Amino acid sequence: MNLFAYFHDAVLRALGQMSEAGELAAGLDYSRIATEAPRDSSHGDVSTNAAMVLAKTAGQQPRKLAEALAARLGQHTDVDKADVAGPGFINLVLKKGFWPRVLEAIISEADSYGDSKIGAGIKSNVEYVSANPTGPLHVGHCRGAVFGDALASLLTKTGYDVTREYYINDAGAQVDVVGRSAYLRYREALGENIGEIPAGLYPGDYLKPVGEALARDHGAALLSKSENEWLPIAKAKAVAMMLDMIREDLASLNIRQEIFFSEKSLHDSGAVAETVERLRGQGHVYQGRLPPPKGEIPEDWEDREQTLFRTTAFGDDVDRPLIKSDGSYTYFASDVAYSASKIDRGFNELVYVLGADHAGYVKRLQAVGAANAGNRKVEVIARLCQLVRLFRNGEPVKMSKRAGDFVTLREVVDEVGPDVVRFMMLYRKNEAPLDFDFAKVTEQSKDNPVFYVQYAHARICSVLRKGAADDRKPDFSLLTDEGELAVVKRLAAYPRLLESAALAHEPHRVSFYLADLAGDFHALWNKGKESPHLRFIVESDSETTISRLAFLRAIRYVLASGLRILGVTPVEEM
RNA sequence: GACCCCGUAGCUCAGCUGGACUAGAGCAAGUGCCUUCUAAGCACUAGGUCGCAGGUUCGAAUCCUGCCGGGGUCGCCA
Repeated sequence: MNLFAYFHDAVLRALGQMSEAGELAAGLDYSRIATEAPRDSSHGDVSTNAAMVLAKTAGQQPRKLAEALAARLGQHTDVDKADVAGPGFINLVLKKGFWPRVLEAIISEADSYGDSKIGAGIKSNVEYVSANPTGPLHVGHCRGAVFGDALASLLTKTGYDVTREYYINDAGAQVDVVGRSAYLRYREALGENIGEIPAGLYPGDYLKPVGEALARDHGAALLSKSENEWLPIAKAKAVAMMLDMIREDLASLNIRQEIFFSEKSLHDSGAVAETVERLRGQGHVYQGRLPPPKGEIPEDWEDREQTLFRTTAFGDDVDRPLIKSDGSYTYFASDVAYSASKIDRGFNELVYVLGADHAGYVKRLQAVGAANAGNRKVEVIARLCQLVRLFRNGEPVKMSKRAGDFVTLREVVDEVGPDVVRFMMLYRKNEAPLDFDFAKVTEQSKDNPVFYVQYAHARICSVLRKGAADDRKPDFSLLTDEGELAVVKRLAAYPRLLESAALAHEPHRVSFYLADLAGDFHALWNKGKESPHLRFIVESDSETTISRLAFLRAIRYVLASGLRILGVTPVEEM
């Protein structure tokens, strides 16, 4: 059950009755009406702005309209009191009997509490990480990886039909470099002293197993071949093995994309050429010249006629080249074909999770999506994740740009564990930079939100273990303490929270919600220290004990549900 | 030069597709609370002209314009 959706319907029904009764003009736009929790709980439980939103078009004074509407809402079986306040807010105070029903609903819905249909089965493609298959993932990939994965879970929970996808950049110059680097390691594996790795090749040890594998598969056969012959072999092997390593890195964070989409396959199948020609036919692609880039002009800039995508027609700043001077397609060209593939596969929502350094790419992606979509409705949503700055006891962790000297994702996960990495990466909104201090995130204190939330869950489990099993039905009307009601109200807001987080594509809201809920719970716990009758287990009162234990189960469902969306383990003991 | 993100309490940050008289947390500062279901915690106090200036609105931290400050991006690189 969704508290706010429930009363939103009630508001709309009341308005309908009013227009039938001739008290309100028919055919008004109800879309801006909001039904939500008032900021200050002393105003009531549910609040609506309906009267203020409708006043102008209805030709009525907001307060008068509000009073008429409040009168009708006051009749609702669950409403104790409907007041008009301020410029025309209607505040509803719910009957005491309503809150027990919320808890009953949570317990009967259990894990499915908070499920929503707001996604309306929209086919959403969430593409994230998509790092070049040239080495292990580094710490910079963590955030996008976790963000994308949690967003996908959030969208699934709220009724979207989600596919998690990884785009493999296995077609460009970077993978040629990996191929050559692997070939060098192959020669090394055959006993040659290769000395220092030359500049321009990847020096990392992680390519040694690729060289060894090539040696196993081919013996010395590749040594006598020309680069034209051995490069594709070395490249394919290196990409495959790097990708396996990346999959393992992701798995260490419990991330598993369903689709790994190869850029190379778009070239091999002719999809890039087809897409470019189709768009040319539609007038989106033309031969022309570009103005020189602003700012610092690259040394090798040359003015020439080239094949361009008219992205400016869709809001981009300049048109973008599709074909390089050597006749091969640009990276952007394969991206155009990739976008077309997603749309052909039936997605109506394309979510790109990118690093902030790709901000300049967003308009282009949107332009391409719009052009490929034609008259189909396809939304392109880009979410940018800002940098993560690593600290160790307050000191920044130095990472030189020299290749090979970076902190890998795996190192971070191995040191602090996947739960900590995932929660911390989501405990900041994605556009804000994030500081990650190894010492702080593993601290066992309330300053550490991961611990704080997991501790709440573990505490509940601890009490539930102590509570004796009893089949009697809980009576939630026994829960009358202010602290208890605060928790119930927070639980009631969960479905709505998920919906708004999903619509905004902002999973961090779930983390903050959980920290708040955990705070409410810890406060309640502590009340039991001062007032023994408020403890969850009250020896002398089995009725209350049964009801409170059931209440704890409801809290536990919500904590666990939220943690699952974030991909963090709801631990039972700590 | 253009575009993107950020600017909210001493510090780190929330603020839900604009909403109400008192803009919220946490840390840091101050004061209390352990014979008790885990004090790995809780309660209370203090602290802010929401970068600045205009505009839209019944109503702006939230939307629009300009400016200031911090970060980022610009390529036939992926």
